[in-house]
Amino acid sequence: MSDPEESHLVQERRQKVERLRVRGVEPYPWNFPDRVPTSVVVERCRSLTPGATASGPDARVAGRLRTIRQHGRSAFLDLEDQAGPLQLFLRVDEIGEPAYSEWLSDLDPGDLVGAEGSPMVTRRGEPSLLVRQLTLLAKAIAPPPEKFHGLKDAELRLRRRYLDLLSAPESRARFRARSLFVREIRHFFDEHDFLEVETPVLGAVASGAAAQPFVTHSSYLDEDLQLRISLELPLKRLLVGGLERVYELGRIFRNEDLDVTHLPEFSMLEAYWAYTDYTDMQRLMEAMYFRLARRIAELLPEVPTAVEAPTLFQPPFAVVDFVDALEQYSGLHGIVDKSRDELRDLARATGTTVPEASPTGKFLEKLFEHYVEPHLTRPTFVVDHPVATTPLAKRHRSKPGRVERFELYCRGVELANAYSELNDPDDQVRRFGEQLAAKGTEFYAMDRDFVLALQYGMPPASGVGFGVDRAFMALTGTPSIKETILFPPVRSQP
RNA sequence: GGGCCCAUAGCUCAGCCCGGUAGAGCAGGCGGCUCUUAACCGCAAGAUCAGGGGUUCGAAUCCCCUUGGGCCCGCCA
Repeated sequence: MSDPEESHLVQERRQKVERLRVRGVEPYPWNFPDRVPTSVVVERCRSLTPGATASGPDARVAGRLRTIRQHGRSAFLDLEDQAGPLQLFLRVDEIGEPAYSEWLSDLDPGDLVGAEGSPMVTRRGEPSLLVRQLTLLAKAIAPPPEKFHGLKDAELRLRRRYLDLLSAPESRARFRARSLFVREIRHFFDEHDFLEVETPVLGAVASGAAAQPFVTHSSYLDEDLQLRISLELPLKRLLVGGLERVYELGRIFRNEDLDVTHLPEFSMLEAYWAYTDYTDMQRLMEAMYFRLARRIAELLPEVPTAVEAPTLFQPPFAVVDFVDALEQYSGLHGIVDKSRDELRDLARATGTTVPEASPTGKFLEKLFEHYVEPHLTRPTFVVDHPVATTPLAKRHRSKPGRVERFELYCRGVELANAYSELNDPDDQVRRFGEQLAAKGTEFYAMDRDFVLALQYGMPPASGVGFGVDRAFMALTGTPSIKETILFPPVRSQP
């Protein structure tokens, strides 16, 4: 897209700025005190009959001009602030000449203005402000997107998110909901006595998951550092340290391709809860998602998927055994006893192209994705995965070859991943070792300091993690993760 | 990594198949209009048709390359 600097529209608006300055009007003043949201004026209009003007004190509002409809000696201006739109009504009778002509000649859609006047309702019934004083608060040099169709260009919507926000109310509503959704998650964990903590983004080795890290370099240490790919291992160290309920909600980084459900940086929540196991965590997740679903339904009453969420997430959620579900939907038998090569061949038979060097658990996950995941439309806990899938989970107390783990699925999206956390330091070393032995590109890096921490004793605990962006997508029906992120990554322009 | 699609005025879109003077609406300019709300009426203006190369008498249109974006597949515990 061409630079707006070159446009004749910009030149004309610059000339208006000069005219304003010549007239002694500051085009970029410092503040606009005592303003109220447009909703306050709309509320005061509620008791007025069409054609009536309020008798009380004047109101002051401020916001962006969306449209200007001139009718000779009167004009309607649509002003919008965060609370919503409000029509301004200008009349020569009210403000006189030359003020009326001067204001209208140098105002454009997109300008930020303040207005003072009386709440009124037009004869057509539109809540309005009968303006006595108009103040330019910031002249817009660049013209705004088209007033009716808005900004459709997908690239510009991402590169200039501010234009998307200022022209698309549904986009503003979604991002507002996202922000309050995150706040609700924090409230939930705070109220359950979890302590929010911050752990390092930069470290010597990124572990706790199998993913490609971003690598950077520290001048001070003169060594390469990796950006975190998980929150898990630092948080478990805090369990060792005696913090019994901790959570972190933060950005993590994975140096991989992006698509509608993946971005190189995204928001993850992980929580660890001492002296509980993964069944306690199931109850916590049921409560959390039910609460989040109700909140989302309040926040986005215009979005059908959001409105349906509380019904869908009504506890209790379904529970299925990972192996039972896989064998049932695939028709395969004896999954747990099959060799790595047999599982690899079965996985490849489904059409997936997992690399030869993948750990055994990878093949099981591929089989599960292919045969079972499409069937999980209602919230469902998939429990007790084979050991090979999960190097950080505790072995199952009664099912040999399994770990105590659940994944929560809904609408085909993974909404939580939780374990009874492995706290046996020797078993942890073995499990890291099994990952490394597979020598694939995907593995959990050995974190020796973490193993040392376990040697001092970590209480039995359950832990959970979920992608905040994906949880928001699933509850609201947002189709692309980019629409949940204000500034998603874009290539730099040539 | 593979495949398909898209890029025309500040914005929203026609025009492209089938090559022949680049169009509309909104926004902006000028004029009119004191209850409109995608206001309305009249006049005039606004384009590196993403960029580069090729074919052709002639390219927005056909071909190739590049850039950016979108969708699908693969990969991403």
